Amino acid sequence: MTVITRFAPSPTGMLHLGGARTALFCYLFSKHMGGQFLLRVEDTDRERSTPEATQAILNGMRWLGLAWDGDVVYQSRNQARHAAVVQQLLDAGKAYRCYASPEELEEMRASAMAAGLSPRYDGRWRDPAPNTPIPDRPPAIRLRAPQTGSTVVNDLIQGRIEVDNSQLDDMVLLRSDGTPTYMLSVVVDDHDMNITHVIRGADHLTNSFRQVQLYQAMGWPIPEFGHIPLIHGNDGQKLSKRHGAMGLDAYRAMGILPMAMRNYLLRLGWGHGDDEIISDAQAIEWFDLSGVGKAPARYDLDKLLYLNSHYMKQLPPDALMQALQPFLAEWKQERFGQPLLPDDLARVQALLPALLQRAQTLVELTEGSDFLLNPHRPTPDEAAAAKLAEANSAGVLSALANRFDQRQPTAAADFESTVKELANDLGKKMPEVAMPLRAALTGRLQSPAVGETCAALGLQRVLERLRAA
RNA sequence: GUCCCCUUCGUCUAGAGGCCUAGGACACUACCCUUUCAAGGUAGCGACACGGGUUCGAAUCCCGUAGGGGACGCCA
Repeated sequence: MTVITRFAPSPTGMLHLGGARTALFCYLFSKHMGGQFLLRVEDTDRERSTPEATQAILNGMRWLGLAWDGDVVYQSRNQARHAAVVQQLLDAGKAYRCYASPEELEEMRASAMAAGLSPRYDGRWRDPAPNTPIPDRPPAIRLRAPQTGSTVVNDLIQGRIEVDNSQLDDMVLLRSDGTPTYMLSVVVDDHDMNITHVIRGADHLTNSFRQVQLYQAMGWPIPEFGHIPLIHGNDGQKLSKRHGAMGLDAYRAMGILPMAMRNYLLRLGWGHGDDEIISDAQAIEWFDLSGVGKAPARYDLDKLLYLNSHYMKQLPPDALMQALQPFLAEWKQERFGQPLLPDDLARVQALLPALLQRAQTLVELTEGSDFLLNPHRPTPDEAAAAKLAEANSAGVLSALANRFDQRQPTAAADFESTVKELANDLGKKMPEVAMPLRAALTGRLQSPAVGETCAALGLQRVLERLRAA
């Protein structure tokens, strides 16, 4: 039998790390098994679902590189089918109409709590006494769930879990307004889509017992379940806006590469021996649910950044430049009000290997390229300004300008040897000459080696900046 | 409150009774390299939550305790 998995987000917000990892695991598992990976948007909550969120999820999936098979399924379009299933259940006596009011339900929960039980519906409309007056309001439809015995889920990750049926109440299938609930919709859609493996966050674990009861009521085969532990924030608390629950788009904006994100997410909760850097092909070859741990994992930005810098260095220069270009263009436009030119790209690419050692994200790479994009001499930061203000700086810089003018260096090595030669002639140590030079060219005290820096800038700009300093 | 789950270095993990004086990676520290900052190299710091069993032998099995998490909606 072909394995079919699905990722089923509800479009009520951005696609965040937890969802992205679930999607990745579903994807890898199906590919590993030679199966299919489907995408279903659970948009049955018309209050909270938005087209923007749907779009954000789709974009996030594409950016992460998780291609789904077939068309996206929109759950809201299956409502008639969901209602029809409930009718079947009603006809078979496996579901019933419940007229309890919200206030009554609230009371039931409160009294159950007070009695030391878990809050739940008491089943009063399951078998109403004869002649019970029917309230003048439309009923919700509930599943007539077994009240004795137990329900078992053999979870591929969590293991065998058994819950006493007395803990589970009769869940609502159809609301009083006739719309299907999530519990009903997932089961019907998963069945109709022939999902063989339901892989989702562990927050759904307890839901699966009720869902199993529904499968049983319909006489449908029960899929395999795999509940992935949740991701926690830095502080061990549930992932929230504060730490990491940023949408995937935020990571893209900070210059994270999709492959780095994939590798990071893969290693969060899953391991394969001592392997850390894992290619997509290896991920598909190695991934299995038995390698997924049971404990929740914490989100750690440092490791993501490390992986990102690794993949930036690994990327062929052309591909890196292509990924970097939009960031450079935005930087130049916003800072200097000018469009990015082919010349800019050439300068950045020339210095790319050196720049790469000093950046963990595309944004940092762009920051490091600032002096190459700046049409003028960069305004020195505090430390650079102090260096330039030192007594011997002005003299060194004009001597440097004269010497460069005289030697006409072009290659990094030529610039470097010229600087060394001058330092020697002046009886100064290398840093005494190199640091003012760096400050004049880049406005900072940190930059790639001065030879490379000069060469990337070109003699003309170097002279301009030295004379303007 | 009730039910369910989890617990190896700060973090992600390896470990499926002897291979473990517990391995790798990130982070951190030191040194090397060096014109700055990095990168790189080398070394170091650092964990089996606790208490009982079972066993010749336990990080690995069992039972408690503590701590953490999740679920208990006519949300998904």
